[in-house]
Amino acid sequence: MGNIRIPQQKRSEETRNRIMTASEKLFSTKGYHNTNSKEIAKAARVSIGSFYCYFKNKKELFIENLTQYSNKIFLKIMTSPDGNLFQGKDKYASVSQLISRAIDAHEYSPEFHREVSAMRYMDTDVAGVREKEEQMIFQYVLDSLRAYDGKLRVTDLEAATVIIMNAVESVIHMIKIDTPVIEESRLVRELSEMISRYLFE
Amino acid sequence: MGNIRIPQQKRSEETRNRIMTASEKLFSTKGYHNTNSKEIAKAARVSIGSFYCYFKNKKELFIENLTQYSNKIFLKIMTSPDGNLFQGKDKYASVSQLISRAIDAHEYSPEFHREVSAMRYMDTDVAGVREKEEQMIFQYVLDSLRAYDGKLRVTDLEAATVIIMNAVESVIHMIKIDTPVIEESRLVRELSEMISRYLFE
DNA sequence: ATTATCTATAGATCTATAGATAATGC
DNA sequence: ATTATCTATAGATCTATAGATAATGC
Repeated sequence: MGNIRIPQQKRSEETRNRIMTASEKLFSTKGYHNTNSKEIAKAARVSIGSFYCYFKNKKELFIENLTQYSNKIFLKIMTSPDGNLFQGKDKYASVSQLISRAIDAHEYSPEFHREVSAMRYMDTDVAGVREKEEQMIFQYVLDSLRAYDGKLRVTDLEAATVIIMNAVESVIHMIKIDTPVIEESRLVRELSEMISRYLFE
Repeated sequence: MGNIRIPQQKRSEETRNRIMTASEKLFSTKGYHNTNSKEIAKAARVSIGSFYCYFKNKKELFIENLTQYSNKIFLKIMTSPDGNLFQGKDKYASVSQLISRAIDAHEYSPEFHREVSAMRYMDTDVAGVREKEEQMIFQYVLDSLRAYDGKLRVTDLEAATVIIMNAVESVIHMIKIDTPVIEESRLVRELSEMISRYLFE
């Protein structure tokens, strides 16, 4: 033994999936550090031996979960049914659209998102995966802005992209994870106001 | 034994302080979960027995550190030498001032700040301390805005305060912790632009 | 006498493996 | 024959305490 198993048979693939599903749930509810391998194995109805056939250790499993999660989020933002950002739309509407897309994308599993938020500061591998996702979104937003061309008020588009992304993300964060004192609708309205005034007029 | 010791003699107080100092350093460099009580005791030149005389456990020690840290940060923002925010100043200058104050305040220990950022999502007690600090800053910024009165463009001052705080904090975060790709000066300039356009004109 | 510090350690917890057993499909 | 799964466990790690010893200051 020692090497990680790559599923050949169907039951094997199912086992691996069960471990993935069970661990995501446990990481989300109890947190990474309060969940151990034995527990995950049990929740997945798998022996601890099997667990270590499929994953080198707990962290690799987390990274695997994170990678899947990241891809899902990014895809959700990219393949939105309502077309490109900032294209042939009212200016304010474009911004609102960006924000509600980002909110929708994070609808999926705020609990896992919370855990990732913690882990990114504690593990460089986790930070790396996050960064890659961030980088892709950066490129996407930047391109969208560029397409808006001369209609923009800002000149340093790269810095602007970062500032906007940060503003949006932190508010979503607060809404989805911190459950804030002020209602979501008010926060979203003011956030949209701030960004559209910054970009246009 | 069993009860926590409250220092009576001088050497006792020094011992406690040594544990505080050593732990802050270790938490900052190695992270909370990668630091154990034995290690802290050793770094503080204190026996493990003494450690548990002064702190119930590792988490209480972290909370103690955090509380001190929070107070320090808040005090730094409050007692800035350059007077009240948004008072008798150029509008853009007021905003810049808010931002550079916040940056200065976080100059003290970005590493500990990083660790707190992680822990707040993993422990409700840590989250509680953070929230209290946030609440105090909220009140301070809100009052500053109110003093600016009719000169503001925004109407929902509470939501605006939250939005501004989030925007500022997340950028500082990025600058101090994530070491971003784009230079600090550009980020700060665009952030100031965004907020002052939002509040004024 | 009171306060502070130390040593030594029980026992809880958790990871990760070796090696035996069982199921699959050519 | 190959692939998958299981049981049992060594040993690493860490927490938190009891109880002995030492320093302080009235």
